Order: sequence, then structure tokens, then C-alpha cells
Amino acid sequence: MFDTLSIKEFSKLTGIESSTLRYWENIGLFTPYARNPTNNYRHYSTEQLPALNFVTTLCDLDVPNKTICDIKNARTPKLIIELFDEHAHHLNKQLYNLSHRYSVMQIRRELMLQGLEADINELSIQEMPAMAISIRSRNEGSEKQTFLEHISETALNRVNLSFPVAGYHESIEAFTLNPGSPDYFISIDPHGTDKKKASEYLVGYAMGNYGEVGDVHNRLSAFIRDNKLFPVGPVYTIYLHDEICTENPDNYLVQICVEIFIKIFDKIKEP
Amino acid sequence: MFDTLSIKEFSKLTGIESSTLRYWENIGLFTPYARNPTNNYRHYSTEQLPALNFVTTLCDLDVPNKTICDIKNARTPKLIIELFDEHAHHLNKQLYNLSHRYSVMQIRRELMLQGLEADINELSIQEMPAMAISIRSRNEGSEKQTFLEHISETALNRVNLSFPVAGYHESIEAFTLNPGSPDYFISIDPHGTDKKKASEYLVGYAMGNYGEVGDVHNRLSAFIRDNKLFPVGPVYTIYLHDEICTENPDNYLVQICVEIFIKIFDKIKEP
DNA sequence: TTGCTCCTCACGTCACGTGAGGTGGC
DNA sequence: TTGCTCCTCACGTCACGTGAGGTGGC
Repeated sequence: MFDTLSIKEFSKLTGIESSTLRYWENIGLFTPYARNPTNNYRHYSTEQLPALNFVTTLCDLDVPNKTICDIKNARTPKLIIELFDEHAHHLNKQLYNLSHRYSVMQIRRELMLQGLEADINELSIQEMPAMAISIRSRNEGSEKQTFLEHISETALNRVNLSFPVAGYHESIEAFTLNPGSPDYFISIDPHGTDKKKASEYLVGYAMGNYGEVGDVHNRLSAFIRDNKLFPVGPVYTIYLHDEICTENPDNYLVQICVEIFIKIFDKIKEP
Repeated sequence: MFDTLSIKEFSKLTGIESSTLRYWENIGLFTPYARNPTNNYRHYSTEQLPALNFVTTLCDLDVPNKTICDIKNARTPKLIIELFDEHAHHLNKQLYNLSHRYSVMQIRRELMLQGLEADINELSIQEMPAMAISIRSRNEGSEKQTFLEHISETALNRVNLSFPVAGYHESIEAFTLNPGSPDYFISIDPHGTDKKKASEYLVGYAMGNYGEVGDVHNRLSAFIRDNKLFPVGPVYTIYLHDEICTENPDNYLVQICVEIFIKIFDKIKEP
């Protein structure tokens, strides 16, 4: 008789917990090579490693234990190919979901940090890099939606919702007129096919629930007037802090970016 | 008072099962907006969607319900960033595992199909494309390992094991001498950095447990002699059917590929 | 009275993990 | 006698799902 391993040794060799090995025996998934007749100890053998590999490989593919049991004694290449085909879709979906969640986490981390580091009482002119976004919907019709109405309408689409929400106003005038109802609702989505242009922006902040921006539109207008700026492009309202990181909507932090004209004179001054 | 939704309506809006909503209320994770005082029905509101988004976003990141409960009323950007940082590693590992499993499934599917379509009693000359592999270990020393010994020694490395095992003999002579103990053990790993060369191969098959090839080495030698072939390269023994798709080791199917010299005369004849 | 939606509460499920109490051989 | 490894068996865990029995308003 060749070498045989105790449950502890076999557990160490394979990385599978003793409790799991006992459970797998109970449900008939994987049985020890033999039992010691006097003390009833389990004995495993290295000859069983291929049999174990069958079990762990299918486990890893999220095939239920019950199914593995059922096909164990009847497995054929045809059957396993069919099983794989069934599970391919499932795995693919999981893979997509997981990478999506990872993106959500990363972009939210980034925005939260920006919020923490921002001087939220000041207005400033910043050169901002391009940022991928995706358009959720155009906000048109007789009654323009607010952020909350938009969120309510698209609640089903959880994939979209989990990326931070933002608004897009076509001009500073549109923003000033109705800060809470942008012309487009967008998502800060790193895989989005649209872009927030790399450009010079006048940047301000406001705190409050979705759509509430306090007096920031007045302060922005005054700043533009005083500094003789030329706001040219759209206005982005980007929620850096939202329900994910604070309970009280009064603490939501929104960044307002107004694209401005880069004065040619300043440009020339640069090296 | 504005519009309020029944549990069924809210479930439909959000895609979350009624039973889950009830469970989440039980553990204090997510509470309805109000209750009807007479019949005790739950009422939900669209105003709750951000609060729900907080819960589902963290759920999606595999944060335990208990943890979500605990931080719900104390969440701050700092805390959430810390939580994300903790989970980033976890998610990354999952992502890696999942894509690995997908690869395992795909390559196994491919090999199983090849096994099903092969005429296993015939020898043939085939032009085979390059195939990515990875070297598991060199098989050297006084006593050369068999496949089973190798599998036993590397059992802990489940990631490696789940790819199909193959052998690499440096020459047809080495293979004939000891078919069950190759010079290298390799994995059929689509992301491997090594390669089975694209070339013309003499291909045969054998059935049986790891290392058992019956008389195929004799048949290969005879074929080479009769057809005046020049075996130049290594010999690959690739398990197309193994423990994953059949219980009885007698049914394992191994493909033997002997790289042969492509006669220049034949080459010139091609268009 | 009949449907209908909702309610509570207990128990089931899946794949284990834990812990109590006991055994065999050095 | 003391450790040590192993045993069985019952119960716990996590995040729900299911199903029985009952209620309120049309």
C-alpha cells in the first residue's frame, strides 16, 4: 500500500479546509480514499488529486455542488461542453458586472478625494483634463425634470445610477435660470463614449441636495463680470459628494465647471 | 403629501425583490418611508432612491450588510474612501480569478471539442497554428517524475492545475524511451508566455491514464520510417480529455504531436 | 362572498464554519 | 495521566426565498 495522507495533511496540500472536506464527503461530492477501521480516521491519497481537480474546477465556475454530484458519475466530454456553454453567459455577465463595480469604486474614490481637497468657498480658474462621461438622457419637453425626478425615472437602470450623476447646461445663462434642471443628465463614467473637454474652466462649489446650488450662480456671474471672462462652453454640475458618502443631503457637494475662453494673449505668454 | 409606492411598485421600479426589501427592513438596512396606520402596508417614496443607491452600491461591492448598517448613519467621504481602499484589493482578486476561470473554461472547451472530432485511431500530418503555453516545471534529476507525481507535487497551486496538463519531450527518442515522464511539464494556458510553435506535426492519439500511451510510440516510429519523415522538434503530449470530462482514467485522451521537418520540395510546390 | 394585495412569522436553502463532547495511540 | 489528532453531531451564519395563515378594502 502506498502513501496516504491525514485530513490535515491533505488539507494543507490542496488548500481546502478540513471542514470543507468533511462537508463534501457528507453530500457525496468527494470521498476519502479509505478509513482507518479502528479509529475511523479519514485517509486521502495523491491519486485522488485529479478527482479533486474535477470538483474544484467546477466549483470555481460556480456550478452548484448538487449539480457536480449529479454529473460526477455520468460526465462525458459532450455533457461538460454543454455545461460550460450554459455557464459561459453567466461568467461573462459576472465579469462585466465586476469590472463595472470596480470602475464605479475608482471614479467615486477620485471624485470624493477632489471634494475633500477642494477649497469649496472659493471660485478659481482651473485647467482641467478631459474626462470621459456618458449621456443618460436629454432633458427636454414642456416641464424640465429635476435631478430627483430624473433619478426616479431611471431608477431601474441600476448600472447607470451607480456612477455619479452630473448635469450639463448648454450655457451659463441656462444654468443661472434653472440650476436644478440641466439640459442633459450625464454620468461620470470612465468608459463613456462622450467627453468633458479638456479646457480652462471657472470652477465653483455648492452644498445641498440634488439641484440646490445656493447663490453660486450669482457669485459666478459676478466673478465673470469682474474678471472680464468669456464663458463660452457648457456648464457641468458634478456631484463630488452624494448619498454614497454622506447621509444628510445638505452635505452633498457639487462642483460647477464653466468652460471659459482662453485669452490668446495669455496663451502666447506661455513658454 | 406626494406620491408614494406600494412594495410591489417599488420593487418593480428598482428591480429589488419584495422579500429582499422586507429583509432589509428587518435588519435595519433600508426602511420604508412610512406605514399605513390601518393596514400596516409599507409605503416607499422616490425620494428614497438615493438612500437605496447607497445600499445597493455597497452591496454590489460585496460589503457585508452588517457593515453597511454600521456606517449608514456615520458615513463621511473619508470613511467611504477607506472602505473602498480596503475592498479594492478584494475586488481586484475576484476580477483576476474570474477572468482566469473563464480562460480555463474556454481552453478546456476547445480541447474537448478537438478530442471529440479527432479520428483517434489514425495518425496524420497536420499543420497546426501556434498555441500559447506556460512551463510548469523542468523534469530533471535522477528519478524523473510521472504526470501523477508532478500533479501531486504541485497540487497546492490550484491556479496552475486547472489548466489542462501537457508534457514536452525534447525528441521523439526521449518520448519513446519514457512517454510518461516528459522533460518539461506544461500547461495549456492561453495567457502563457511560451509557445507551441506553429508548424507541421505528426499527430497521433492514445487513451488511458496520465502517462499511459499504449503502443502509440511504436506506431509513430513506424509511420516516420515508412513515410521517410524527419522528426525535428519536440513531442507534445496534450490531454484533450481528462478528469474534468470523464470519470474513468481509461477514457483520458491524449494527443501526441511530433514536430516534423517541412520538406522544402513540398513547400516550393505551394502557390 | 370573492379577489386582491399586503402582512407576520416560521422554516428552508446553500455552502460551509464552529464548538461541544468523545476516542485512539504515543 | 497528558497531549495530540481526529471523530460525530448539532447548531450558527449569511442573505435571502418560500409558504402558511391572516387582514383590509373594493
